[in-house]
Amino acid sequence: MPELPEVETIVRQLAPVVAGQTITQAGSHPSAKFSSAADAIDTQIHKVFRRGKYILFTLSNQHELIVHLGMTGKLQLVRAPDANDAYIRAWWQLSNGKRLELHDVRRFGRVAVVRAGEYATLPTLAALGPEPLDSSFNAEMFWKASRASRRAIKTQLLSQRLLAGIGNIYADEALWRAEIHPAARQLTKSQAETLRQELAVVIENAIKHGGTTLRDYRSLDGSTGENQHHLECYGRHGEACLRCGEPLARMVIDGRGTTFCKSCQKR
DNA sequence: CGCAGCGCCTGAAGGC
DNA sequence: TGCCTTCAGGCGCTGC
Repeated sequence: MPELPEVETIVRQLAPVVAGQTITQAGSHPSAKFSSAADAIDTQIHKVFRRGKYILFTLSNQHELIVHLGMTGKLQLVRAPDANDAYIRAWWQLSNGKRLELHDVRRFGRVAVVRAGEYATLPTLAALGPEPLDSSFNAEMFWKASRASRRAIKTQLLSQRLLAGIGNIYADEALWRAEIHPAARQLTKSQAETLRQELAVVIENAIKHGGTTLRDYRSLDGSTGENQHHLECYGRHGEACLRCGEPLARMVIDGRGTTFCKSCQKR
């Protein structure tokens, strides 16, 4: 499941390769989730950037091509299509002879072409919170924003509104490091400060390690990340807490599996 | 406007 | 061994 660090890794590889290229042809799976891929034909890619988990291509016609990888999406650059690959959901032929493909087994991903900055058809992007590594993301703002909602803090982290780009892995990691119960509903100012700090630590480390590959994630060149070897909490339910030694617990919050330490992360 | 609930998808893993 | 069920979950949509 590509989250901010995985998408950041992909965008860093993608940007220098596709900037300046013209999209000469494109096609997609018939689903409406992907069919707007062809709307980018005959435009030039000016630049590529990331917001949260969204990949945005600035196009020459005042539009943006937007790609979300969902759960199993991967971008790949190939020389020729592989007829045996049944999971290509969208593709764009570039003027340098390469072909950019969105491979997405479960079709939770999405492609859109919109007028630049107009995200009404992508409500999560339209309401996206600040970037966790942005200097404008300060503790005071984070604390106030978190208190505006009564939902569990983990739910807020996953909502993309409180801040951008956090998914299940890094939510569990940051809450464990901050010693905050994932179902806590009101953070103290000091908890918010700690959580903000640990979110940044977790994200920075994951980017440093090229993202987390549990099963599906691959960067643009097909390589796996290495951050799965550095996870301290996510997926370790039943194993010893690295801080106190108690077995980590598991609960479901809003339908998402959540690993945490009952001993270190009190309500 | 906030938010709970649901549906989308398919391969992997578990049960019998 | 093989069939069936359950699980994984980010996000858009609907309706309260």
